[in-house]
Amino acid sequence: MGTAPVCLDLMVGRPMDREPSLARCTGSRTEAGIASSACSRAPSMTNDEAKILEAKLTQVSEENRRLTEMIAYLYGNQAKILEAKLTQVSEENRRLTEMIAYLYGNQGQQPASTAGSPTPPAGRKRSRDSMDASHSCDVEISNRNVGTGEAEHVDVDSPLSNGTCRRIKVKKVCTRIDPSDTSLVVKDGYQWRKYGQKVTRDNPSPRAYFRCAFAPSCPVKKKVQRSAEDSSVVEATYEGEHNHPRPTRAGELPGCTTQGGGSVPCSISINSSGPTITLDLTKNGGGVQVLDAGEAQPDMKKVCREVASPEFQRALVEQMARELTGDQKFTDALAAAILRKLPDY
DNA sequence: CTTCTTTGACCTCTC
DNA sequence: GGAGAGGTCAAAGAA
Ligand SMILES: [Zn+2]
Repeated sequence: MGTAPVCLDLMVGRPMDREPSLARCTGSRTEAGIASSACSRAPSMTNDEAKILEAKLTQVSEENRRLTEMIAYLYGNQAKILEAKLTQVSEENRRLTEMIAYLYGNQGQQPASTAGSPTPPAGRKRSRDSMDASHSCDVEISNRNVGTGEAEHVDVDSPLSNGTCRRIKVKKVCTRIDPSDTSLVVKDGYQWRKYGQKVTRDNPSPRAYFRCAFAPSCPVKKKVQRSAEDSSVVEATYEGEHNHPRPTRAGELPGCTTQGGGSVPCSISINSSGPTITLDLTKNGGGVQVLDAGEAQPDMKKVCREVASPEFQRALVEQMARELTGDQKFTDALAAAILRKLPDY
């Protein structure tokens, strides 16, 4: 989607334009009226009037300089806050990217904790082919808050306790849904066919069993069950990996198909060289992108959609405005400056 | 008619 | 080997 970048042009006052020397006749907007009137009326005014005006001008210039310093200071603070946040996000991004690279880079080469396990002992084993179709031991747990778009991922390597790693990728996703919704449908972009439902011992709500219906040969299954503690949360457990591309649907963001919630799907660029702060939320995060690899993509798509949405961008602008207007010193000085600039004050 | 869901029966596993 | 639980099958019904 080609949403225009969010550009917060905070041109409350450009320090470079606020040199007191400029406030004579070519001054910037705030003192232009006074300066120009002083210049144009100079020939016909008395010495006293000229002195009064000059004193006033000096006073205004001094206030202007102080205000400029204050604004510059505030800009500095805002830039620092944003830079700190950016650093934090980048660090998180890097960490998750490494995790994903590790997880997906080790599919043919298991992590040290699971590698080198001897040939599985010939213990009891299910005869059905449902257990041997996939290719890793990875267990991934994801908690997703659909209502807020928050997404938390915990990736865990989990070899089976008896050492019989059957290379099944298991992923658990917790999704918050409407408690009144009894359908147990978790929208993850894939097509599922329900093949069973069962009431389990430790949970009063039934567990539904789904198979991937997009490709007949796809081995992926998922189990969906409401959380025993919170009926508004459904836990979906995915087993196996899809052997086909994700079905694309209208409204999805191709640029945001980041696997495993690894990277923040937007870049934040701060142009601190001037007073214009630009937050570019349309670029991709530059993190690892693994297409056709799993079900965590809806998380990031959701985040992408929210970031790109007018609501999010408006909220961002409002937050920036709040940050500025929330500073008492800033608003006081601004109000005082405005009052002084008004005629007859 | 086709496709999907429901649901009871059956199978497998673990204790 | 039996019981209990989880997982799957497949017939029947619904859409
Ligand atoms: Zn599939």
